[in-house]
Amino acid sequence: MVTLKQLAKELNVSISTVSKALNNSEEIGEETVKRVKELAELYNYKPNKVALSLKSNRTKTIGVIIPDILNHFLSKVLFGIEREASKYGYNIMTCISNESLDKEKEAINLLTGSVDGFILSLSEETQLKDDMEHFKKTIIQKTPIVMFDRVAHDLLCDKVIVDDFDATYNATMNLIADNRKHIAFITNLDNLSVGKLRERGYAKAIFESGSEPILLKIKKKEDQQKKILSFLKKNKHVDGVIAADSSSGIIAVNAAMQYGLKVPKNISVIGFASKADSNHAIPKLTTIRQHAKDIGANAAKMLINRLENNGVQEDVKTIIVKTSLVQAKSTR
Amino acid sequence: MVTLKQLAKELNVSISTVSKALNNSEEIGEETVKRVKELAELYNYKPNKVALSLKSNRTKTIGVIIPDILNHFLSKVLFGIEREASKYGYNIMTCISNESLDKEKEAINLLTGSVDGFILSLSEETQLKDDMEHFKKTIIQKTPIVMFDRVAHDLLCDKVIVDDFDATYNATMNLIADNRKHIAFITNLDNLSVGKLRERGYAKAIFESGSEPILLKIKKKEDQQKKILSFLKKNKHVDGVIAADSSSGIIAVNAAMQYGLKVPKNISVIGFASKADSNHAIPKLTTIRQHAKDIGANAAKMLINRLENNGVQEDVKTIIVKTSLVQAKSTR
DNA sequence: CTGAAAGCGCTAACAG
DNA sequence: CTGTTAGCGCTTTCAG
Repeated sequence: MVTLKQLAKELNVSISTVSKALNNSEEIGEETVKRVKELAELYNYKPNKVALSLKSNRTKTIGVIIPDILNHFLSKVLFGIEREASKYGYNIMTCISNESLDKEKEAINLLTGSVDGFILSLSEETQLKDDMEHFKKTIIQKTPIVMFDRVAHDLLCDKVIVDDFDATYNATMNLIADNRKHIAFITNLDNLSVGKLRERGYAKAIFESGSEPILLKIKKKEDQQKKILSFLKKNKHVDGVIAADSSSGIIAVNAAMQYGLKVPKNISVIGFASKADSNHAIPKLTTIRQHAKDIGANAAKMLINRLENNGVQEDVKTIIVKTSLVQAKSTR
Repeated sequence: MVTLKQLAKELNVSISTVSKALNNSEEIGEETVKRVKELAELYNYKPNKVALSLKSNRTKTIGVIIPDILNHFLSKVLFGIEREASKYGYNIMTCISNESLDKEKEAINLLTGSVDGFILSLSEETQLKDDMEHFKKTIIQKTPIVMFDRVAHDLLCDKVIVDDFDATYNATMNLIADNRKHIAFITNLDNLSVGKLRERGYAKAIFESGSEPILLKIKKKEDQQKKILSFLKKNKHVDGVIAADSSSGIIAVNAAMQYGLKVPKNISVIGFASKADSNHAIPKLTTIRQHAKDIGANAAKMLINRLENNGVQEDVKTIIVKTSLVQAKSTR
């Protein structure tokens, strides 16, 4: 890598002249600018980013900490973040907490100083233990944080959340309007805040309709397919399903068909899933879309905005990204 | 953030004394070391990483460029990379090329200078146009590259690849040994090198068995589920399926069941898919596992090894990560 | 045992 | 119009 110093030497001018010439400063003579630029071009000069960072005290990098990159929703958010950030010339440094509090803390430590701010979603363990000290510390040190999806509501930072409660409430209402009488709720997200919210949305709709909730809670380690198959076998009266996670809905459709039930005639299913995955169900699954990319893009926008507006300290904001119900063949 | 300067001032010693004390230099008196460390602790001193990078000319950061983060295989590789890298104190900067050559070039430019080396998988367009100039340039500039999965075989760099050919060859042989006579190959990866390899593995086995290949090629934009449903409807004699991508196998199982075929009795299916996704098929899909995490871990190991072994220039290597066939209920 | 000084690559205020 | 200088935060050589 060529440096300003080397260019300066070769051109018999000072380093600052070269620097100014390349930055189109008015101060430098036309002729000199031309000479400098030509040589820089020839040697393919690129300013050293680390030096720039040291000087400007900004890295143009965003730290992203996500609990699980194999989770389709989360990786889609990451996609949204990356795309938005790269528009503004920001890089993304990614760490994966693997749902562990310790790894999350480590990630904060590893990234602090290398990034201008954080975008993150809480790990499961962090939510369970409600330990937010590491975040408070970084906020105090003037490194802004934007949280998404799984957020700490009492922390003073920007947030982007999904209207999980409304999503399942509306979805359940949808089935009720279709005259479903025995609507089950299937989840394997029982210890996440979003999982609880989704259950509550369902529960409220059920309560209002005057019927009884029917719950199937699956632990992460259990055989999801087996659980759902036996659940549907035992609960033949179930004529509607709301699935809280990204797989249960798909499995429920396929399992029902397996038992000779007609979907949606005998049983109607709505789940959280991406477009690609909804294909795995035959008939295709009606899904609640969370607009993960938008969530990511919004988070990135908020953070960058705060970083570039350094002077004016705006109040923290919370953006709610509305879900939408995409009708496919598993409901009517 | 406290700096050495501030600590030095407060302690009435020089900056270099503080630096040495914190780095446990033998040169500094016990008493001084103690005082320095206490104050550093109190102020929660953390060395400025950017300054360290400038000094050492190393960022301890790996640039990762992946074509598509929503692809489960690729995000799993990313997971493997991240986990391995973080063991050695390396950060990951991720860019997504979105299967586009231009975005890939951009990513290289954006990351160059901020990372010590690259781990990447070629974008679809890059493979089609066979344009490798940007990689050659960075290799010449002494920034090492490790390619995985979709690699440029004639580029002088480390590589980690999957034995795609053997994988489908063996899988097909497996079905043939089970006395399947009409084995179809379903793919939506037709313009990727790995897709072609997988097809060739299948073709070789079919050829050796003396039967005829039956191909279903699906374009990315087409309705995969519809295509597979109508394919199976039209080709009632098909009694075995090898699926090259991560969805087709799942859909094939569910589609077959839909038509009242028994899986695996009437039709046996093998696909590339993760454990989680194989659950979406009922019965569960027998899968070819690519050990994506291992691929990522290997790539990271190779790169870090090269980075730390700066002195000794080792020859480039290619690691082949063997796939394995995980039997589930869609074959016997 | 401690400190001064140089240097990593760059920018910018200030002199000339 | 061009150059000198200081400084971003740190390490390290060399002097004291």
